[in-house]
Amino acid sequence: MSTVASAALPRPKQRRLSPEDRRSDFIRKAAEFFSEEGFDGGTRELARKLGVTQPLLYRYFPSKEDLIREVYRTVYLDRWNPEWDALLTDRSQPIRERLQHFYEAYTDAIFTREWMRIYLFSGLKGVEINRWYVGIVEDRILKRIVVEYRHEAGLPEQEPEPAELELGWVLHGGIFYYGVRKHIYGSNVLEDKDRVISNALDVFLEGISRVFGTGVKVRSTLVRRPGSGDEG
Amino acid sequence: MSTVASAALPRPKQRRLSPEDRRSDFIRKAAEFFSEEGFDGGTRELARKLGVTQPLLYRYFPSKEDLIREVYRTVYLDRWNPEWDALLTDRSQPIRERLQHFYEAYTDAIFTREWMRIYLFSGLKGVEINRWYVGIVEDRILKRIVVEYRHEAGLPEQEPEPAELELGWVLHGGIFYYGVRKHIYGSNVLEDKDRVISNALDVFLEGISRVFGTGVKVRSTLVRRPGSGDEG
DNA sequence: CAGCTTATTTATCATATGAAAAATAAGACG
DNA sequence: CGTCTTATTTTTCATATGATAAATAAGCTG
Repeated sequence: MSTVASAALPRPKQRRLSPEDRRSDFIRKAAEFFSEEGFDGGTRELARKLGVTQPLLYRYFPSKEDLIREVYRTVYLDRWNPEWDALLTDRSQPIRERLQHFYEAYTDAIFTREWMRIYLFSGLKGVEINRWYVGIVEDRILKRIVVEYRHEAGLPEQEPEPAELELGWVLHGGIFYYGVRKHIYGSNVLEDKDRVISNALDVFLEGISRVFGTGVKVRSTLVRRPGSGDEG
Repeated sequence: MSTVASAALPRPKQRRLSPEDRRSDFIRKAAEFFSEEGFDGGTRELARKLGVTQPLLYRYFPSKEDLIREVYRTVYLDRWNPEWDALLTDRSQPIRERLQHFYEAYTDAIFTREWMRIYLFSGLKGVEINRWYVGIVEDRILKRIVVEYRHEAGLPEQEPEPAELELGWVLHGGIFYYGVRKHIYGSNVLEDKDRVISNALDVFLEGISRVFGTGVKVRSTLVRRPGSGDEG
């Protein structure tokens, strides 16, 4: 058999990795893979991307479902920066600035194609961790926004009412949807994310102060005009 | 062979339907099916739900992908009520009321579990019809909101700027996300959808009038307060 | 180098999948 | 009722899938 002179794939040459490295590599690349293919993506194709054979996956994870669970963990957990808790409740600075800084940082953390796709895929599957995360968002972000806003506006302290939380969700969802359009739909969004956040916050805080009937100045420090394009 | 006395499945007894009826029935139920299972749902399970055998599907659709395309059509198309075009641009009534009526009707049309799930599934697949639909939303809804708002606010007529459209998207996405939370995440949302819309519009229109630096009265007729719960 | 552990691969299984071919029977028409 | 059309089912195929068992070889220890 005349072996063709050209590169005949010089044999995969298996290389042993430490189980820890292999495992974490699997999870990280599986997150990439499933984020593109969805969780119905095949283990063989995944293994090809990993540069190993498919059965090796089953030495590290009892089942595909277990691997997926690990992917959830890396995507959902450890994404929250503990400093954000202090930031959102730091009454030494106005809520306008707190929210601007928070949403800039938060969207830096989650506005990736990988994160958003896995978030939506898992949301459609209805997995528990997704519902848990939605609860976290409400508790750690939206309730605080309402409480802190009420405080700054001089309104009486009280548990956020459902209608107030819904308004928080409209803001949050509106910002989130910007990420969906950019990273999932591939729309031609306005590239300046921080400006989109700024405008959204301006409208939200100005609007809510009107709707709630207080004249609190929420734009005391950061004054921007959408479309003027002269703030940077 | 001692046939068991109990109900031995009295034989499916095939029933012929007119091709038109069969076909439309397939598409309608396939939409239900795929909205739950995702487009990776199997044709056999689908056929079971349809009460027919799996190969029959292939008499009506050359391939599974063709069937899915038909599902897209029923979900994406014919969902837009032509009256909405006139409604949104009807300058005989204030924009506040126009938007309230429009979003009540629009969300009545799309806030179903089936629609939202298929919309998200197809968005994740990146199919063309989804991108097309996003363009429709921008052209038929958001651009009009900006134009009509500018008109009512006495601002100069001009093509909506990207930053203005982004603000429209934040409103739209915020309302949309309410539907996602209710119909996909199964969250305990505030059930009064029209009130959520009303509050979102109040905040948006009040806020934008402030941010744009005009004092136009956008709540001249409908005045509601979130959380007061006394407007019904 | 010899010997051992185990990471990795090869081979294989049972089942599920989209799809096609052939067989059957429902129902319309004379 | 007899005949014909065709909607529907039965069989079957080729391939893909998640998962397991056995074989191989990388690389550490002596």
